Amino acid sequence: MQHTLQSLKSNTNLDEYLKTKIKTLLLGNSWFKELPDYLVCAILNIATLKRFQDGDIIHYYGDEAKDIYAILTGSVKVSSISAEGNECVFRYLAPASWFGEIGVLDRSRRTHDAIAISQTTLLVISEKELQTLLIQYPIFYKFLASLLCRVVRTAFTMLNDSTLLSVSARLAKRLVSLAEGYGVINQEGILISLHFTQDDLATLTHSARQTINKRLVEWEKLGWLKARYGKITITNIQALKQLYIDE
Amino acid sequence: MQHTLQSLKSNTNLDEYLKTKIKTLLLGNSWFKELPDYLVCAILNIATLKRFQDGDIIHYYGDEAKDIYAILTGSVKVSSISAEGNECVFRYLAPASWFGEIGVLDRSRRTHDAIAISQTTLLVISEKELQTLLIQYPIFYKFLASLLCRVVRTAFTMLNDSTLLSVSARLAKRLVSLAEGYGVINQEGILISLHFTQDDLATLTHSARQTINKRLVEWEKLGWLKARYGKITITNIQALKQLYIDE
DNA sequence: AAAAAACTGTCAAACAATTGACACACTATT
DNA sequence: AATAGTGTGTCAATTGTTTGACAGTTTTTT
Repeated sequence: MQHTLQSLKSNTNLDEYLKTKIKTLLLGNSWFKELPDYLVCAILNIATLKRFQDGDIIHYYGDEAKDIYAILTGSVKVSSISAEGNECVFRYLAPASWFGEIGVLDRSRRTHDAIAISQTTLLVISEKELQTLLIQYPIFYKFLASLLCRVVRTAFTMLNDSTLLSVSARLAKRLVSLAEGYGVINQEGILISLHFTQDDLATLTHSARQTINKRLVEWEKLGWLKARYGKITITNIQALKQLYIDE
Repeated sequence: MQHTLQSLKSNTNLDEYLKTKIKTLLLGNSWFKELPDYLVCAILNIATLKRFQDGDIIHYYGDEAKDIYAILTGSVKVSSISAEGNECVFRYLAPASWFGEIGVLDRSRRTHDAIAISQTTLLVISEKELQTLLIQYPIFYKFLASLLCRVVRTAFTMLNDSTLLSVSARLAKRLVSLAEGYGVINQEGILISLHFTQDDLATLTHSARQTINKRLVEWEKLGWLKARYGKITITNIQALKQLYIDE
């Protein structure tokens, strides 16, 4: 499979200024924050950067896993598509998130497609460099295991949600989670700084566009949010939370 | 929460004969098989046994994680129950399977209830002993990471199934998987050696008993299986597979 | 500024699955 | 061997959601 990507500084080591900037950014991630400083340095020494445009494929489901990634700027959609073309979104990733570790750790294939959904810069650790680092510091496996635990817990939560929650509850939960990941507070409320049409939300909750429309119109009348042509502003996040906490 | 359990040889080291027997059994697991011999020995040296009766709770969702387990005989249901009492089954585990590693690795809480669903003997590694072993052999983290990868991949598959497959397809897939885990071949076909009523299958596929009944009657007429009062015999596994491979 | 494309709001029809009900069949208990 | 308890087969009514359609609105492209 072919990847359309535009490399910014691929395969060149980062200068000290950039390293410091990136380190500060990544320390916003609660997993990364737990790493001892010598591992943080070791990681930054072997890392390179890659830039992607909106819609660029980072990797496809089934590709051989060659790198692990951290998002520096932008956002990434992690999803899979069935034989009939139905999409199932696992998660949207915001800056400071890591992904791609599964295929690298079990030296196997990608579990999902990963697509940049805005202009995105990734920190890249190649499998080869990672393996060298792991030989030098086997304790890093411990941290990777804890990263995997987070992914498993996310997957379990979603599995429960998909079988135990209604479309309304799932939609509410996803919106709240997007608000938490990409929310920008303004005078009206919390604006989700990514473009989401009703179709996108339908895919995200695995339902039909018309069903989503019904809920959004309903919730807009109640004054809980405003959703129009891709721009979503949440004005009563507490009301939305109530929809899935009760259920 | 209280655990009803009857210990067989809790907290006593295993004798050499038992170790050899257990080792042979566990080598049937493709993850365990990859472990170097010194780790296998180290594990068996710190392991103890616990026995559970049908219906005994091994741990509840939210319990503090104190041990990891391998199933020696019997079977275990891993599931969670929502506030309204709806059950969501993650998986049924057969002999030689390991479980309980997540809560121990991230030193946190159990992600699911685990219930013995027949007379079951577990190999138990306490968190304390495991941590000691991990300090001595940090490379064991590597193997635990690969165990976690398997769990994640299972969770991803189920997540896709639950959103992309119909009830029929999900039922067929679960039946095939049970046949693979617990199937005993006899003159009629593959008998699933666990008790599964229509109610159980409904919970397993997250649907209603009546819906399951419709499918089972339908498939029995086609000569694909026979399900009566908890005993399920699959007579045409290929036909069942076709139901979810196509979809 | 005009045209094309994409998105929204709202129908009605179709559908898959749930729910509640009940008679009947089988199993476990005594 | 009788009885209670559990599981099965099959209704009909209802629900939640999907599908297809289409007019109107907004955004993007030229």
